[in-house]
Amino acid sequence: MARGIPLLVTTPIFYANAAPHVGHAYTGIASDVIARCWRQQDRKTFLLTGTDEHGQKVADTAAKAGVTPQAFVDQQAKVFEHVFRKLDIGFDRFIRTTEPDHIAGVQEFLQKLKAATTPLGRPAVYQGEYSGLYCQGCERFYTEKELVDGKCPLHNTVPQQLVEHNWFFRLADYLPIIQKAIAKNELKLIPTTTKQEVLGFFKQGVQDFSISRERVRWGVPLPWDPTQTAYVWVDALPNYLTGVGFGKDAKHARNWWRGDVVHVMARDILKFHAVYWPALLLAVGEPMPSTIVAHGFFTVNGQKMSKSIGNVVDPVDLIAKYGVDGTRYLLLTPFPFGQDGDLPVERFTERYNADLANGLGNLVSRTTNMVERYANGVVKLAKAPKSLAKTRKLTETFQFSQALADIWATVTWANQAIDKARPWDLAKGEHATDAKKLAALLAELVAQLKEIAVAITPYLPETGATLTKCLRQKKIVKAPPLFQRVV
RNA sequence: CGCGGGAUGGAGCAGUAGCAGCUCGCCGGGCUCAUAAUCCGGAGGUCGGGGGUGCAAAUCCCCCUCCCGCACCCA
Repeated sequence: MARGIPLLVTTPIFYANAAPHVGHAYTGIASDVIARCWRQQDRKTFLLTGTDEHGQKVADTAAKAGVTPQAFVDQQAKVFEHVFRKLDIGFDRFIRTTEPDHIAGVQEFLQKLKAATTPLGRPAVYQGEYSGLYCQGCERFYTEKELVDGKCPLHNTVPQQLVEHNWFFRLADYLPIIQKAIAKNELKLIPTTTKQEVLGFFKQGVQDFSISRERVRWGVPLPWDPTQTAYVWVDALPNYLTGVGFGKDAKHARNWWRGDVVHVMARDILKFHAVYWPALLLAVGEPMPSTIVAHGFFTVNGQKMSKSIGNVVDPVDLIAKYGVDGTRYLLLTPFPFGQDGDLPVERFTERYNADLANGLGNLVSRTTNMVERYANGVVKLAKAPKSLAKTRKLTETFQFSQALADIWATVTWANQAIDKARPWDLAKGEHATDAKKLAALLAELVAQLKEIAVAITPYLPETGATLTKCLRQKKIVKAPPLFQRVV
């Protein structure tokens, strides 16, 4: 990722059907850390997030709630946006797929797709048939697996075999190109397990997919066939383009889409992003994204997170208890980004107190207090003994837990340095050199804290800002607790 | 032969060849600048089992056992 070119970072757009949970927060925070890390280096960076609001499921849920789909998604979008703001996710745009400019952009995208010819000289879009089990009551198709005793789980009726005429995308003709791009890392898949998984998709074979639905009304109409609406993914994926202006402000769109494009997501939607999306882009003549980053899923206290178990973690609850930065820290710390792992919620308080309150927080307290008391708030400029340049590299390469571990190693180092040097003795000034030693120590500690402040800013933006401000005072005074202990 | 992820001191995790590490907890000691915070020391692991390759394996190869996700939800 070259510094000079603009960077577009995206989260998936979240399906408006349900409430945001800690998984959404995780993806959002990770994306935000990347964006903030580059912004800190003055790179032009755009962070895009939003909600995916079309589809049968949304329509169903709205109907159940007795409201129109639009009213329902308006409410849901507000909730998602609010939670993301609370998490300090510094997005540049929150896109909604029901916005007029997105819909127009998708239609333009679809037109281009319809007009496209594959590398093998065939039309990229063709008419085909989809046949499946359709429940009249639900107005949707079911797969065999979803049925209970061969009946619709909601209506307890036997669905009928129905044939639907759809438009299909000739994915097959693009697969070799994409596979090659991935193999050669022109389209980077991170971490490496992600690459293996995607190459596995190609081995197993991927089928052409239908880009339209005949019976779903809550969606974007196909421009050339208004009896059909766009398949939700074909509506959702182009948000990455429309979000930066495709279909409305071509110049703006080009500016961001021709730079580095990093899509962040969880593994479950990897196939859509690493196979379908690049193919669609190739078809309409747009460049593929440069990087796809997939993270794992987590269990909560060792158990799968699910509604039926009732252990779904609400990020808002975490924020209430640990603050925004505490939450960001606790979510990114437990296991390496990219892998599956466990969220030890039971031990969050312990971790919060140990690392944030007693660790960094107390270090800041004792340091600033000594600077105030022993040096009248003034220290010379010094070089931080422990460089955190490596930490930034770790952040840029999505190794968040390691980067944080690195930063906290310097916190430990500083605490040790203080105990070793015994500044409280030096302050008594029994030897002529004591004052010098003391001044040097305090200067180093302040320099180190400044370095830490910079390094944590992408992760803990609020704390980073507070700390920086506190250390830049003309006369440093004892800082109020950075993190309140949690009982 | 479905796909994938795991098995490392009491708990949770790093570590893909070179004397087995981190956090928390536990035991003992020190300090007093600090958010009853901090620092030092200690106990505790034959790295799931078996076999193989290597001067050297938690780390590579083969076999086996066990756990978890691929169901609602959904990052």
